[in-house]
Amino acid sequence: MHTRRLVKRSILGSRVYAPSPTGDGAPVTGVVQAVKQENRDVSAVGARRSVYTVLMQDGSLKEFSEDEIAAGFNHTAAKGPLKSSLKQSSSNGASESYKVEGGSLSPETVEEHRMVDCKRIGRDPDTRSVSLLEQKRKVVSSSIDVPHARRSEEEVDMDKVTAAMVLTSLSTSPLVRSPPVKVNEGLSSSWKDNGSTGPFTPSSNSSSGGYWSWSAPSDQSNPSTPSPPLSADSFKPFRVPSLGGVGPGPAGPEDPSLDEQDGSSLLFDEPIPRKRKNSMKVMFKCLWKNCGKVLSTAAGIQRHIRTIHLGRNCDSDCSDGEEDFYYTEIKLNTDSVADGLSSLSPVSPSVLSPPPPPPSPLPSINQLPDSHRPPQSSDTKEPHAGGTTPLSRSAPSALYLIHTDHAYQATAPVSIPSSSSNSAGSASTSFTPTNSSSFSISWQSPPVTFTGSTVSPSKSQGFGEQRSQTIAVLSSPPRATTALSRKVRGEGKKCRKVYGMENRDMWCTACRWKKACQRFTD
DNA sequence: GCTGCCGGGAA
DNA sequence: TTCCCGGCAGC
Repeated sequence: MHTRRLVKRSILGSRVYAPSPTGDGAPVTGVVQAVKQENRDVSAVGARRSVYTVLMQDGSLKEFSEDEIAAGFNHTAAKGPLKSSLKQSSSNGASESYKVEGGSLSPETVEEHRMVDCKRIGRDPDTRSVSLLEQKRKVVSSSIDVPHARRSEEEVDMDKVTAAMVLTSLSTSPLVRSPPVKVNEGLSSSWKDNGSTGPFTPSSNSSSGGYWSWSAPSDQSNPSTPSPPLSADSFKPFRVPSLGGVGPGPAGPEDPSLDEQDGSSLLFDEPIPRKRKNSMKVMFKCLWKNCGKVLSTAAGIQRHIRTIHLGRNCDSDCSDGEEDFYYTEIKLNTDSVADGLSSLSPVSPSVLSPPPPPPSPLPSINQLPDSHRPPQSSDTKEPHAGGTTPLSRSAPSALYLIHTDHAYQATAPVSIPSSSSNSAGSASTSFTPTNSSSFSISWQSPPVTFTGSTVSPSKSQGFGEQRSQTIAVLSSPPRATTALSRKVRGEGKKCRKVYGMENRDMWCTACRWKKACQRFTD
């Protein structure tokens, strides 16, 4: 039974040669998609005929009889009609016949051979039956290993064809086409619900307002984070390139946290707990080549596309819906920015840069100033010529200098003169590193996350630039600084725990003084 | 609520 | 500088 199932499975998907449809005599290759029985008379071994539905290289389906097609798994030696191939193998012994089954034999044919073998064994009671059985077992197991027969280049090509067809069909699937909005909704809601598990998370002081930090690499979410494999894989190709172009990439080999988050926030269906719902602002970005205009309303962007790109002057009533194809919806996190800015301190302003773009998962694009811009109805004013979007202006790329996990770990301190009253927009413009040697970063914040819901056709410029804006310029209020510098609570045993209150005299001095334990340091 | 630890005050 | 404690914040 096992063997039979294997055989049946192996014939489907096998590559075969078939007569050229054009009649020029040159055989073409195809993959067996289905097998039909023309004659079901099992008793007549030679009388049974199978019709093979073969998927040709050009994607068409054709039916061939057994005689017309030949095994293709070995185009050098096994080429020839199925039948001859069969004969050849049977002449080499029972075991041989099974070896080729995966490549070219029809299930029925193989079954026939097995029956023949059984008969032989049955008639021949002598010890050979044992060895035959043994042999057979080996053969069967070897037949399981089909891969070697599928590794040829042509085989790969066929696989590609098949894969392409599958993808084509999938592309029309509602699942794949789920509205971007939903993605973002899930994202934002999860952010709202869980603000501490994400790659970039509000640190302990988030409640005090404006204190954000990038979690350390170890804390960051990693690839193991449950996420829809499909969406992740399918979208990676689109996003990775853009990252490479922009990413300052100073960071370590990997910064899964940011990437993960970004990626998910960008395109994945995965609900990513990072953002507060109310912090998300929906913007619409024109995807027209070299445009990239961002507007706050769908109507606005549609009108923009209709008038600017489609050259239509009539109003919405003359819209044919075509505009929909030329813009995408993006979500901006405005809330966190506001928090961060509100807490700006003139004393210790600092610049935070998001973790560098990691290789794989796409980082989200954080954008600061734009989020604060009033929903501009600036249909009339083009942000930037040459496809630069407002997003790209949000922060100077030069700020993309520092990558630290915590403020106190900042490697490249930069002093930033900024006033606490700065609005987001002004902050980005006024922020200029003036003294690179005399300042420390008090806190980091990825306040704004840009989440593009779709891949822009003009992504060559779009994502790259947008990504570079993953910069937050924020200063930390005294309180936030304090919190950052606060020593992480030790997890190990402390003098108090070890000796107890009754033996307080045995405590280390620090413990006695309610300072950080010096004896049992973590 | 317990505990670790920071900031700050008193000696 | 040493010692102590109020109070914050993580668990």
